[in-house]
Amino acid sequence: MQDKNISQVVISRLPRYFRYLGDLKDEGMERISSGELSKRMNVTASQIRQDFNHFGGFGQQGYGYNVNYLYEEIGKILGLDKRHNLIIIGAGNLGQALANYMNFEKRGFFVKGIFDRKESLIGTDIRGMKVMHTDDIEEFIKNNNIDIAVLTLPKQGATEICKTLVNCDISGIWNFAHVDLDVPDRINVENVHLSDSLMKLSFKIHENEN
Amino acid sequence: MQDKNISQVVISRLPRYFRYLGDLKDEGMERISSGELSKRMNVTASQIRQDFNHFGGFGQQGYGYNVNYLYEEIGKILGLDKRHNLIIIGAGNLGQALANYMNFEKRGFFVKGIFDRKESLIGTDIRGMKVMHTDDIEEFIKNNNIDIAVLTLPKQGATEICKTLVNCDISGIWNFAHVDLDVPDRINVENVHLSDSLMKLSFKIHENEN
DNA sequence: TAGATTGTTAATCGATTAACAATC
DNA sequence: TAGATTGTTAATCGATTAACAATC
Repeated sequence: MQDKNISQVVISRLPRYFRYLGDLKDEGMERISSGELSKRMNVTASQIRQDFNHFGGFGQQGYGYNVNYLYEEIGKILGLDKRHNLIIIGAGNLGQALANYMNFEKRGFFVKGIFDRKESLIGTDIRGMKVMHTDDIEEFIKNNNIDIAVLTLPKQGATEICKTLVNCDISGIWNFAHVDLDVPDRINVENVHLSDSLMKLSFKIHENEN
Repeated sequence: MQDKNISQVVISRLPRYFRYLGDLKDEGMERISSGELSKRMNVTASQIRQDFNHFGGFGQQGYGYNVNYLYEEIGKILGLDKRHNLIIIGAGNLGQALANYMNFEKRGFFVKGIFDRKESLIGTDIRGMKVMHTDDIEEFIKNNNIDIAVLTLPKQGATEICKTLVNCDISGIWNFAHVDLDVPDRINVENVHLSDSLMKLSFKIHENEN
C-alpha cells in the first residue's frame, strides 16, 4: 500500500498533517479539500495532494477528503495504531519530564521503565516507577517487550548504552544526547538535539542584523 | 559578510558542524580538510565546501580549514558570541528541566526568569529563581533585556501568551507547545514538537514492516 | 449534467554532487 | 616546484509547483 522509500521530507510533514486533521476532527469538520487545508496550514494544495498520494488515494474527486478517514489513515501510516513500550535511560530532569508527560500514552507510547547509573537515584520513585540500574537494561528489554529506548543522558553514557541497545536489537532510539549514534541500519534513530535547535533560533535572531 | 537568505537547509546543518568542530578542537586537531571532515560526518566534501562558502571562504587551498578559526566563525554565524537572556514560560516538568539544564549557559543563553499561571507554583524555587505569575511577563521582559521566550506550556496557554510576546516585540520564541504560532515576520520562532519527533520514529520503525 | 476537486503528469525550481581551475 | 585542497562553476538529482484530464 505504501511506497518503499518515502522521502524524509514527506515523512517529516506527516505529523503536522495529523495534528491539523485532529483539530479539524475536534471542530466537527466532516470533509476538507486540499485547497482549504492548504490555507490553514500555509502550504500549497499541490504539495498536500502529492504528499497524500505517496500512500495511495485518500480523497474523492469533486468532494475532497473525509477528515475522519484521513486522520485514521495518517495515524496508521505513522504506526500510531500500534502499541509501543518505551524505557527512559537517564533519570535526570529531562528524563523525568518525559516520564511524566502523559500525552504520549494517548498515542500508544507507554513508559515501562526508567534507568540511571547514579546510585543515589536508583530506587527513587518517578510516576509510580522505581528507577532501575542501567546494568539491568538488557534483561528488562527482553522481558518486557520494549521496542523504543529514550536516551536522556550525557553523551559519553549515551554512546556506551547505545552498544547495549544494539545488542538487544531494539527497534528505535529516541536520542536526546548531543551525539550522533553509530548504529546498524536496522535500528531506527530519531534525534532531538535541543541545543542545535536553540542555535538555529539564535542564528535567525541575528541573521538580519547587519 | 554573509549572504542574505541562506537557505533553511544550510542553517540547519550549521549546529552539527559546530558540534563536530568543537570535538576536533578538544582532540587537539589543528587543521582539517573537507574530505576528512566529510568522512567523520558522513556527508559529501562538496556539501561541506558549498555550505561554508555561503559565508565566505574559511579555508586555504592546499591546506584545508583551521579548526579553531572555523569553530569560532561558525559560532559567530550562529550568534553564539552574543549574550541571550531567556525566560521560561510554563514551570511544569519540561520547563523545570530546561531551567536546570546548565549547558545552555556555556553558549551564552541565560535563564533570567520562570513564569506560570498556576497559583500553587508561584513563588516556588527553581534553581534559585522564584516562579512568577504570567501576568508579570510584559514588565519583566522590558526591565530585564529579555530576547528569547521559551514556551513550555499547553497549547491554549501558548497561543494566548504568544500575543503578549508579540506586544513586547520579543526577538525569538522557542516553542515547545504543540501549536504553530501565528506571529509577524520580525519575530523568530523555532519549534520543538516532541510528539512530532516521536511519531517520525514510530513511522520509521514500521516503515519496512510489510 | 455541471461544478468541484482529486490524482497525476509535466515544468520549474532549488539543492546536492561532480569536476576542475585557482592557488596556497 | 609539485601536491594538496579549496572555491566555484557546471551537471545531476530531487522536491515543489503548476496544469489539466479524470471522475465523483
